[in-house]
Amino acid sequence: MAGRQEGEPLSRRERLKRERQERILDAAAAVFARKGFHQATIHEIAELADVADGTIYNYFDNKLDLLIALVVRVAELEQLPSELLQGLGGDARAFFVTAFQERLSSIEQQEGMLQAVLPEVLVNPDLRRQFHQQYVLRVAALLEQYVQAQIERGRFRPVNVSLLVRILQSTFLGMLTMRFLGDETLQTKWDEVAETLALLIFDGLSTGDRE
Amino acid sequence: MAGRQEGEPLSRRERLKRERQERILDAAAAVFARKGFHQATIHEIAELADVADGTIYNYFDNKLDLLIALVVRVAELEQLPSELLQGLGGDARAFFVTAFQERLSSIEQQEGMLQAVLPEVLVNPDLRRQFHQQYVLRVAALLEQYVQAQIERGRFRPVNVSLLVRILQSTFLGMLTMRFLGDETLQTKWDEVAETLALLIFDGLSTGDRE
Amino acid sequence: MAGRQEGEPLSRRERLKRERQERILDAAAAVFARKGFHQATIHEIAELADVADGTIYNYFDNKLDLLIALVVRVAELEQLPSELLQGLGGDARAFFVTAFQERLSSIEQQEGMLQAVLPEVLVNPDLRRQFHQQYVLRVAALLEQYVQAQIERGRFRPVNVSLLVRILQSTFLGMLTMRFLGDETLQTKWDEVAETLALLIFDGLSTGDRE
Amino acid sequence: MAGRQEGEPLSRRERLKRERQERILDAAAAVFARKGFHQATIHEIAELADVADGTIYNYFDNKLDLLIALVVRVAELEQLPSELLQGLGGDARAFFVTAFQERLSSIEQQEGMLQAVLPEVLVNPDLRRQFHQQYVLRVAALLEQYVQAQIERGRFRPVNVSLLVRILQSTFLGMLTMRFLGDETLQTKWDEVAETLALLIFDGLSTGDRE
DNA sequence: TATGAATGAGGGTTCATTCAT
DNA sequence: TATGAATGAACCCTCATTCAT
Repeated sequence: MAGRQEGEPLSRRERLKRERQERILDAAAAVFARKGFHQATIHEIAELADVADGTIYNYFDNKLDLLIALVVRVAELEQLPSELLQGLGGDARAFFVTAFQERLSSIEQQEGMLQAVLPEVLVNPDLRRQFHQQYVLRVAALLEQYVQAQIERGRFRPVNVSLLVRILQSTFLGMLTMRFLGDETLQTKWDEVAETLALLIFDGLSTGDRE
Repeated sequence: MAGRQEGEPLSRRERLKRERQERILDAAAAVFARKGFHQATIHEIAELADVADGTIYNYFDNKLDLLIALVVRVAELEQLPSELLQGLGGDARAFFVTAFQERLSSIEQQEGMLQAVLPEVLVNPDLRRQFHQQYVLRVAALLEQYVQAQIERGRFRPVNVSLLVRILQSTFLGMLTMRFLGDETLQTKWDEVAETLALLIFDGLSTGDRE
Repeated sequence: MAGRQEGEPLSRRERLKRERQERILDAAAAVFARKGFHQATIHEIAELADVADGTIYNYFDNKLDLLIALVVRVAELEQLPSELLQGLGGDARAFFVTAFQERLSSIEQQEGMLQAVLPEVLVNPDLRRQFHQQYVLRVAALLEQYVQAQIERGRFRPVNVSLLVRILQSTFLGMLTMRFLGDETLQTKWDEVAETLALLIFDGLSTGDRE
Repeated sequence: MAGRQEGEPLSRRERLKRERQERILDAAAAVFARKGFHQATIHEIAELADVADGTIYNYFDNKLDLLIALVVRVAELEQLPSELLQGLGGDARAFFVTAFQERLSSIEQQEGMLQAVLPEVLVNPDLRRQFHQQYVLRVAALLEQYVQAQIERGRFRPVNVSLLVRILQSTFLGMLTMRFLGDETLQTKWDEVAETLALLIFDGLSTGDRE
């Protein structure tokens, strides 16, 4: 009779639904990553999620919707490193290496999903917009703030901030793509990436005058 | 009297075949870029190439073969900038900007093809290998030579050469990908990319001692 | 109260499935017989079975599988005349005529299926093996037993049993084939076949000493 | 200038044409036998005959026409054993064995072609008529004459001649079919077939009174 | 007449989606 | 709400046949 209140713990029924939805998404991520979006079949996803084919359509409108939901879910789970701005005071270079490394390893967990999503993102306009807003722009805003602050503090040279940030993001995205391509060099030396990248970036960006 | 001369060994028939093959590949690139590999239909490609559906199969084994041929064709057309190594003596920074810009505009022409190929490359192991060898490794070898030479001349700091090169390639690939994603910032400021990138890279890589 | 009893373990759903499978097989037999395996289309079979094209693939892997299933089904339905061996004691000749006639009329019902299957059996190695085992060998074993017993009883002359049986089977198969060829003589005098054949066979096989 | 006269040796051109037609038919027989009519492709036949695809259509109307031509050619080549009637006087049984054996070995050479033709004959009405007339009826007429003569001479019991002959032909056809099915027994004991068959037939047909 | 590339109708098969149970 | 069989549109590919050279 009574509706559920805000904050009220979910009913058993509600919880089961959530769980099932998660199971389906997990299965979708796995199958998409393994086969690619188009080679993946709803049936295979359903099997892996241990539900019937039709059940999936109680949770998602269609196959593409599964992919979109994957994008959204990861974006939600992902807590943007708001600590970034708190790192303004300390050693920028050291901070960068740490943050970047954490970023890399975090993305490693999402690698499968990204490999599943990226190809289709490149092809599907809707998905493209979705992805661009959820990832590129959100992170860009943060990074721009940070870089801008560093410039104002005299730590970084004055540069075209938004372009710089976009280049950095591109590098990140590109390295992932390169990994997906199966590049051995990058896979072997993955651990050194952050350091080398820092060398590249900072020793160019920093003004040199460290107080 | 008439007859074919040495050096122009293509009969009329032969020439028509070549042209037709090119037309089909062009059509394929266009349709793949527009719709993505899986949404593209042989029929649509055939229509655009102004041939019958079946004709395509006189030139290519199957749909995937079209994609592979696209990769191969571009790789063949593409002359690697062997001038790169001749640029060793001059101003590295200026040279980089020029070379990179030329690279960017050259790739712009191939953009359609790349947008067509990349998504499927990420998904199909065979194509992946093909692409990685034809592009990544070939260019990498050249770049590594160049960077190594600069290091030995004392122009560049000693770094992990192969990793550095891979990062540079990733940046390049990433920026393309970012463009495919429809990023406006990158599209608007495309002309400044080379300069900004040079700033990033060189002012970090160069040792500073310029004689 | 309701619920399924032992011995009627088929749910309504299950029963419908069976019926549908039968309908599809019947339709396949009909169309194959009318058009031949290769001229027959899945669509036509589906139409006759009053299902959608795709439905057929829920029951059979592919078109050839339909044909194989036809062979198997008839083999299953077919109860081998185990009475054959019980006929050992009586008048062999009379028994033969009866048994053969029953055989002929029974095969008449399967005529469509045989006409559908035989041509492809002659062409497809897998199907060939299937058919040879399901029909030729199974029946041969039985007949050989019978003939052997008759020889031992002194009723039949000593002959190469397996070869004799194979010749008899060949005659049977050949007469069917001849009917398929549209031979009018055979069709007109179909009823006399058993008698004439008995004359041929027995008055040769029987030792002459009738007690 | 001058037209060719009857009986005049064929011109070179004419002869080449004949040869080519033969080559095509040979190729067709081979490919049909190996793959079956439907799996065989014009292209494969053309390759084996060492002509272009299109050339075949200068000699035959279409694919089916090739098959029909095969039937006709064999029928033409085949000289009916007119000696059959000359054998009336001698030992019928010995004659039968000889004639039958020769028949078997002669058919063995045509086995491939028959295996190619038979399946399609069973399916295609036109071909069916063709085949039935060219083979069944022609041979039947001869056999019936022979049997009738033997009956009149008192050598054979009075039977339904046409039915008997049809049964004999069926046996022959059936044994071939059985061979096509890959039956090992029949293949192994192929040499004994004539004898066993004679035993079956004659010792039933002959009246026993041999003067 | 020979060639062999172009043609395009045709069909087997897949699989996202629907819907009766 | 879960099920999973039914649906049928869609599409790749084959190959007999045609026809310009």
